[in-house]
Amino acid sequence: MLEKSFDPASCEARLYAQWEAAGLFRADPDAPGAPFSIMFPPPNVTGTLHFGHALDFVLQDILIRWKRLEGRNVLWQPGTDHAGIATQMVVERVLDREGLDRKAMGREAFLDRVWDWKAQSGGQIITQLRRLGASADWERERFTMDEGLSRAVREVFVTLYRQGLIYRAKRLVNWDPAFRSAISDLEVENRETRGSMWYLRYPVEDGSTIVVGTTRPETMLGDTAVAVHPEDERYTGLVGLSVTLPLTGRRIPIVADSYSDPEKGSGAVKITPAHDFNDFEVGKRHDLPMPSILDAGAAICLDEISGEMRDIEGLASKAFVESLSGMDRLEARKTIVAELERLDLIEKIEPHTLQVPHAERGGAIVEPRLTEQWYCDAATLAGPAIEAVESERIRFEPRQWENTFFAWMRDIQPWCISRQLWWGHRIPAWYGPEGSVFVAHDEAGALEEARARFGADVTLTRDEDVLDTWFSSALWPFSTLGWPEKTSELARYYPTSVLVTGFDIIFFWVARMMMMGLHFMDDVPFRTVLIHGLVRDERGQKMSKSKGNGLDPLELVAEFGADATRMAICALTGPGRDIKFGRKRVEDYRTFITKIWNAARFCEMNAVRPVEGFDPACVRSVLGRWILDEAAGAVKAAKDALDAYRFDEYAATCYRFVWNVFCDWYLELAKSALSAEADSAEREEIRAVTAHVLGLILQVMHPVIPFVTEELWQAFGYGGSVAQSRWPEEAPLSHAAEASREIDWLIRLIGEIRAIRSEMNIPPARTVPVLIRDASAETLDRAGRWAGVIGRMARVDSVAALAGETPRNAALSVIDEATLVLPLEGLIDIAAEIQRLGKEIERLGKEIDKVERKLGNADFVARAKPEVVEENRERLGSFSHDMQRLQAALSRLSEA
RNA sequence: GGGCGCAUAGCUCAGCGGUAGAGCACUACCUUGACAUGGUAGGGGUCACAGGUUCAAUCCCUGUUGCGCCCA
Repeated sequence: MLEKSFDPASCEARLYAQWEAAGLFRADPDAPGAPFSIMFPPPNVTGTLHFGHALDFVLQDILIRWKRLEGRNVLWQPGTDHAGIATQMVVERVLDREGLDRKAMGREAFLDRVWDWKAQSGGQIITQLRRLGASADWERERFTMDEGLSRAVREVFVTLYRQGLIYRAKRLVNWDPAFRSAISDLEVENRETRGSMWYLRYPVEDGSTIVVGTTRPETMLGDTAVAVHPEDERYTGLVGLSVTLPLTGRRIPIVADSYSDPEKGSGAVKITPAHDFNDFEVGKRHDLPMPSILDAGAAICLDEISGEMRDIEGLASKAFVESLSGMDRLEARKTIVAELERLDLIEKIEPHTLQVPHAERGGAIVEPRLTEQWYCDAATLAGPAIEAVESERIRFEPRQWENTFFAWMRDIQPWCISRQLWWGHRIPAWYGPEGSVFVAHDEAGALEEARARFGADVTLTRDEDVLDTWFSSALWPFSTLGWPEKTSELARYYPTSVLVTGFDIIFFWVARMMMMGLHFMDDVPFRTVLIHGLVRDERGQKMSKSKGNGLDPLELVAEFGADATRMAICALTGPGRDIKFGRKRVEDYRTFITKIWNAARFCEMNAVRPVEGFDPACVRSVLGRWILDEAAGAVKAAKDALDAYRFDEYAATCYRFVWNVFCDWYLELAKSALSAEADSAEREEIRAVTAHVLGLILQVMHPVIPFVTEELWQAFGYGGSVAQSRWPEEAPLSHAAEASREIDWLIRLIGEIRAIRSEMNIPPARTVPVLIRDASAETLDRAGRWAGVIGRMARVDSVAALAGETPRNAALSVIDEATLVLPLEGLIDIAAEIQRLGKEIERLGKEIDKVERKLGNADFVARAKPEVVEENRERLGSFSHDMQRLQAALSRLSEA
């Protein structure tokens, strides 16, 4: 016997262990079936499960479980990402609490500690995903720092280097002064900040002054020019002259460059090539020097300008500038502004809002910094990726995102791939004498190359830096499958089928996987990119730790069950749209799980058991044919929804079928047939049909609610595990249309009677007789056949044809050709019934009016599609018919 | 400034060139032998606004407003 209610906690762990033990999640490249593969978007090894993960992985699991049912050869490849900065940060914090310092302990010891940390606390998310029911092939779990994946990284680096697609260059990078590392421009978040615009007076050699506007006055130490627009007449005479830079006393030129916007500020801008991306470009165009004035920690550093400093009375002071050395940039700003004010070199200060770049991780203000870094020629690699999307070898779903992808890819910048960190893939580059660089798979290879170059052994030192984490994740779709080895996994599962991820990751990861996949595998890494929205809280706010509005998916699982949580996620996931999520939603879907459970209990109580060799085509009963037909429609609709990645429609289809068709009508209608008094042959057939349809429900819903479906599947003895069953292929049923018409009529009949009862306030306990007037022989047949059901469901004590006069004091309603008459002597209020019919007539009148006007329009009849015209004629006919009946009924009542 | 998305019932969202839907919430009634985490019936919408195309617009086009996101 099934328990009175479903208890997720008692079965989730058990069923999950059962699946794993049976190896149901295991991928076998040698097994038959067309491949279907999905790669985990590898979560940070530091991460714990948040709702964004829950959404992402539940969607993947739905697809994966569904494709398994469809008999595909499925691989769901799990794993985690080493997350360079994040992990190093976490471990450094741990060390800090122990009073230890990374630098003091050295690289080796530090990395040992990171690995220790990873072994103990890393990858929690992998355990947590199991509690959601995720059915990945855990035995294949990979980590981006694994030996195999590291080898792939080295292989790719060396190859790209030799192809000239990886190179070293001294450029301006986004520099995180807190981590003292370069970061990607994608990891920079511009925050609107209220600041000031300082207008500084720089003295020109002709005795005049030029006013420059700046939001970062401290960078003036590194100015190497003043730029004005070439067509700005105010300044034409000054171009080519020099100004003397206050404080340092250096002479710098006034140059003409269209970067300077005459409309903005004074129209003249100071140029600091080493500390601003735009200024850097101007500097290159005019061949300006590019001194840095900030060190790795963003403190003032005078090394590169000290040689040119001068003392000029009232304008420049070496001593003052030297006093700035080592000062933090913001402190230096204050000090410099005070000094400039003292020297009366500030024209004015205006409040100004500006975009200040912050590091996404850590939040430090990013300082552009001139350094030598490794770059990847992204523009070259992007070409084939763009082409792949243009030619639809890769499709974004929803398509909309292709535009975002193209916009970014067509203007892609060189990708700075080196990071000044310890945790990550160390760059396989060694430096020898005279600045020579040797890139090789290992030190031996580098030594060999060096020997070839120098004709003797030389001492090499390895590059200190590591690669951007995204460099290794870009290889994920093939590195996890064993590349560069030619494995059977690679042959079988690459390209993967679908990539499921959020739009925020398109540039970081999706685009880069495309570039690397196409370059090294000569094929796309995935065929479809399924983009989903963000999870927000009930009020539409982004969930975040700092706001404390995050929902813990595991708490919801513990409270409502994994199935309810998954069903809620599935039902709320519209195409590419953000979803607003609250615990109430999960609670709501738990009632749905309960509903299924109770329906199954009812089946169990009525001796519903799967019947070996059951053939839907042999079912004779109208009710059986009807529900089989409905079920086949639902199965088809569910599949279509999943095919289209419409998780919301899939959930809605299942929900409607289970609740509104199977429970509300089928089981209710079947109660008579299942009762002890029923004909035993019919009873057996309905039992078998019910078992069959319940089985379909369990299969079709298994992808989204795996636990309760498995529990019931096994309890009913359908055989094996539902996870291992085959997605139902329901053949079309003969005579289904006839059965549909009959049950549809029955449902409408019961509905009409119930509506009358309710509106007439007839107590539920009171049964009433129903008379049918003007009924066809078929209708009377049906009425006879379903008398018991009508009696029970509409609280009717008799159903009969009306012979003779329509009784007075009756309520009336129209169904098709017939009029229902409920003689309610003493029960109804005539006035109320007259009002009720009046309302109905009024409603119908409006409809008729609308349709008549339409059909009266010659243009409509001439131009609308014939079937639309015909449809409207039918509607008019049916409305008019109902109208006549109702009016007749009304006049009879009014006479009374 | 450029680009994109959204605006439909109190809330969350589907939908679609021809008849406006669901879930939740709400109202009334009901402990009928699966389920009160339930059942039955019901109320509730100038589909943001203004033009245009069309026989017909919530749907297509243009503009406006409001909200959100991305890029510079």
